[in-house]
Amino acid sequence: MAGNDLPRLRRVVLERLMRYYRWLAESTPKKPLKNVTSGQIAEALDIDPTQVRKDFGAIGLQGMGRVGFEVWEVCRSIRHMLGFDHTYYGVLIGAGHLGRALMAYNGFARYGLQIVAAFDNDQHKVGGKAAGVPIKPMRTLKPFIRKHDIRLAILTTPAEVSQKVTDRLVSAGIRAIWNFSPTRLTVPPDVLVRNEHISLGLSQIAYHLKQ
Amino acid sequence: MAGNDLPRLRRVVLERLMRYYRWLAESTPKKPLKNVTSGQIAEALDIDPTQVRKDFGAIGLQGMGRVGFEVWEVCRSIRHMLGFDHTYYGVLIGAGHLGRALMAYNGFARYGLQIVAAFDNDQHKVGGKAAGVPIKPMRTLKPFIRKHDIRLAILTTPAEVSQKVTDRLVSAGIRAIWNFSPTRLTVPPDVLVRNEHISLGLSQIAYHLKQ
DNA sequence: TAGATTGTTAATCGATTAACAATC
DNA sequence: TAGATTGTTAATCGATTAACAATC
Repeated sequence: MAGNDLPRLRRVVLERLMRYYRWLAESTPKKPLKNVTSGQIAEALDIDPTQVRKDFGAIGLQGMGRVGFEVWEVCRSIRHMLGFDHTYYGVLIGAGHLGRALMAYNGFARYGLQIVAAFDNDQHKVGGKAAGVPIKPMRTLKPFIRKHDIRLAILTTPAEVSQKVTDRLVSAGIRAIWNFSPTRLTVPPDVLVRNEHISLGLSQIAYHLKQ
Repeated sequence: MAGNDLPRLRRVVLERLMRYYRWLAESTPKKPLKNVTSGQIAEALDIDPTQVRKDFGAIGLQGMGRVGFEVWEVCRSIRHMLGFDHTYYGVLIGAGHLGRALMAYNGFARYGLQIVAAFDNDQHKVGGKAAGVPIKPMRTLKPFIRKHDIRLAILTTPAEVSQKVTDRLVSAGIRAIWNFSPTRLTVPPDVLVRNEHISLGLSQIAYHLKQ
């Protein structure tokens, strides 16, 4: 496959690509543009136009002078680079309020993610469903991951148990962990951890309100 | 008040302060340290020790050679700088799954935040409670904010209505918006918006899993 | 004292922005 | 062609890390 010698994309770039994609592919119509310029995107998303062109260049996109970029081509390219055109399966650990909110959100499928099971230790939850996803007992976690080739685990467990659960996930062969519990996790270098530490936001909010 | 001439703290610094605070004040005992060195903190949180000293310096903390910093003093200072020792009141807009998860979390009070009401347009929800918090109709939003001197709004509305709701919040005099909806909000410069765009994380995860 | 740790200045690194020739 | 837009190199900015004298 040609063009696959592009350098590895950094986190900030990936996030901007996601923002471009959402704006181009998902924002409300009234402007079904065929072409778009870096300036238009920059204006809408409050990003420097040079940055937009650099990011597009980083995924091999070429624009045309005076015309800009083809919307369809940009979307296709981002979708491909970010892997939205694959389907990958995930499990969720900890079917509490946040876990249920994430399962109910139901907006991840369009980016390729399917949550196929949730795991919890609470006997009252086990056997039930949340947003159509079955809740299973923790002891069945490892065989389930192995059997169904699960790549991603979404972690919404209490902080105290997160590392222990993580160790089990890693030994079962998980490839990425989306961590919503407020703890730093230790994993082997080939496992990706994406931290979503919501309460860090409170530092900024409280500080601002204090002023 | 002396010492208030410290430069404004940046977002990354605030987040690190939050992490120091959680580790020092909230991590499980077994090591009730009286003093702590920048090296110990650095090791635990995977941060450069120089960075820790710089951050402490930025909030006016002084350590002692050979001894480090007094834990109690560090905690008190962070709590004060970040404003955790004030109580401030917040409302939540959009009592969906995520909104309910945030209200149920109940861990914000220790940082000074009290969620006193939720607002929603759904007649089935209005009048009820979620995690002990009353759910009120949207039309009562503005007077409520004014009457109770609400500073913060937590926004978990669908993306399409977020800007409209934001405009109402701003005109009611809100000071900060904690935005969980995947949209960029436009606000006057004195209103803080903290974005918590969870699905940006998917870009990193999908990209990693594709490799 | 000897040695570990702080506080601070300098060096490095990476990301963002500016400038501008090449292009359509 | 004239003019807007790209693609790329250089400049700037800010944050992180290294180095090291001062301190307890």
